[in-house]
Amino acid sequence: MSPTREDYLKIIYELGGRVTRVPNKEIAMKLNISPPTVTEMMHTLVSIGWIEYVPYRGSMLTEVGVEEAKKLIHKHRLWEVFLVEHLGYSLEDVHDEAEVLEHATSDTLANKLYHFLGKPDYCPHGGAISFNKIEEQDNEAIPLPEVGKGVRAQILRHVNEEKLLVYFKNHNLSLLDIIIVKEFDKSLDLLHIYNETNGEDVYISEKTSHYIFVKQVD
Amino acid sequence: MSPTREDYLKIIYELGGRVTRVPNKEIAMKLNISPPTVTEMMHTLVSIGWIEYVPYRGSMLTEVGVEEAKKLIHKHRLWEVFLVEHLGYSLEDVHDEAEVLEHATSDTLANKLYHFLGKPDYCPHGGAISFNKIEEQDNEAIPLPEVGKGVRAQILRHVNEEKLLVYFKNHNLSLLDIIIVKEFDKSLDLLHIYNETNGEDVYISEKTSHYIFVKQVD
DNA sequence: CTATATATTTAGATATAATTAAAATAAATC
DNA sequence: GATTTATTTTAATTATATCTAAATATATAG
Repeated sequence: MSPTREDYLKIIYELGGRVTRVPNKEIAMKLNISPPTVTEMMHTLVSIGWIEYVPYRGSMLTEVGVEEAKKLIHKHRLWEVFLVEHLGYSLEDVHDEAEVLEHATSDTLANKLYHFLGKPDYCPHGGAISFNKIEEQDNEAIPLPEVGKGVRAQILRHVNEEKLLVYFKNHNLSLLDIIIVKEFDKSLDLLHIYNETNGEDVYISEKTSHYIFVKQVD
Repeated sequence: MSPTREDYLKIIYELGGRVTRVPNKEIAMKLNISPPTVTEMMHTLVSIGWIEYVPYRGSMLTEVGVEEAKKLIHKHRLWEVFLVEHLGYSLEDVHDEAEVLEHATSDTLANKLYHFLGKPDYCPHGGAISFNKIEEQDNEAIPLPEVGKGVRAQILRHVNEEKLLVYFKNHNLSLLDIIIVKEFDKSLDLLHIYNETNGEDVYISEKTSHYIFVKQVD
């Protein structure tokens, strides 16, 4: 399977395709390509059997699609562990390398690597590695904007992309921080968040905050 | 650069493109593709600057081409070491995995991997790993058929391909064995070889023996 | 509940990569 | 010099991934 197709698959998974129908527009935006290209590719993914697609509505992953996506995520995160723990890579650099390696990794290799690394539970960005844990984490994690006002929540993970890493760092938001959503100014697209862990108030783009995943805590 | 192009580059290197002009036919045969495809690709490789090509004569690597080829070989062998020593792969299985991984390996990654592995000298098939040693080994190694009759020679390495591995194993020819070429029956395409190391007489295809590299010993 | 805005799809192309078969041509050999 | 062998040219084919512009469907706002 081509890396390109696998990239579409992963993005649909990350945008919630396991439980929601993902509109083409979101995919087009995330990949910076034109909408027709997405439509075209959706037909391809249907023919592979990875997604179930309803025109004008969007796509949802099939069981096979979910499995494939999880495999890719598993491989990606395994490489991140290897790169950081054994090769001394910094957190910022691992993503791009893993992005390429994951597509060149056979299932056998992934399995041997998993054991070599000592069956790690999490990647350096907090993402679960075992298939069960990936499922579990994705079940309890919800996108930040879906947390109600005033509810305490813990940052579990975020979509793994260089720009986002920098953005979150600049706003002093880190993995496992406890935060409370205070208010949302729709016209400014700003989400007011109180970071209980470091005592700071931060304002982040609501749009961007879709890529932070949290779980409610009490 | 695409994996396909890189594969052509490596094959030209393996067929001696560093010092000889490699005819298209040999490339076509090794890759099991039609001659026009090779001609076409040679033009592409010229435009990349990897080879210098004379129509009807064949291609020779440029300085850049040699460097690129050595990088790929370096990466390939590094992965083989990693797969065998750390992941417990068997000798027979590493080649195919390494073949895919090498194309997904950045120079940075190769460098870090090299140090992680403790700057190994040789891959599990006897191929040199450091750039200097690759050069050196390729200078002293000659294809078996070029050794004169009755001359003692040592098997240094062979072109790394599943079928060949099995073929050589079946003939009890192993890395570092000392052999003497006795005779060559052209009509049968058989090379009569005495394996001094295990005391056996073997007959192998002359054509195939081009892929065993040896150095003269006295 | 229509008009407008937005999202999606179709249609028609383009680019590039990798490949082929058949015919033409060059080089090597006998 | 004639024949065999190797190589190239020509003319296509297949597959992947992408686009723009126009048409169409869906959602939203009076």
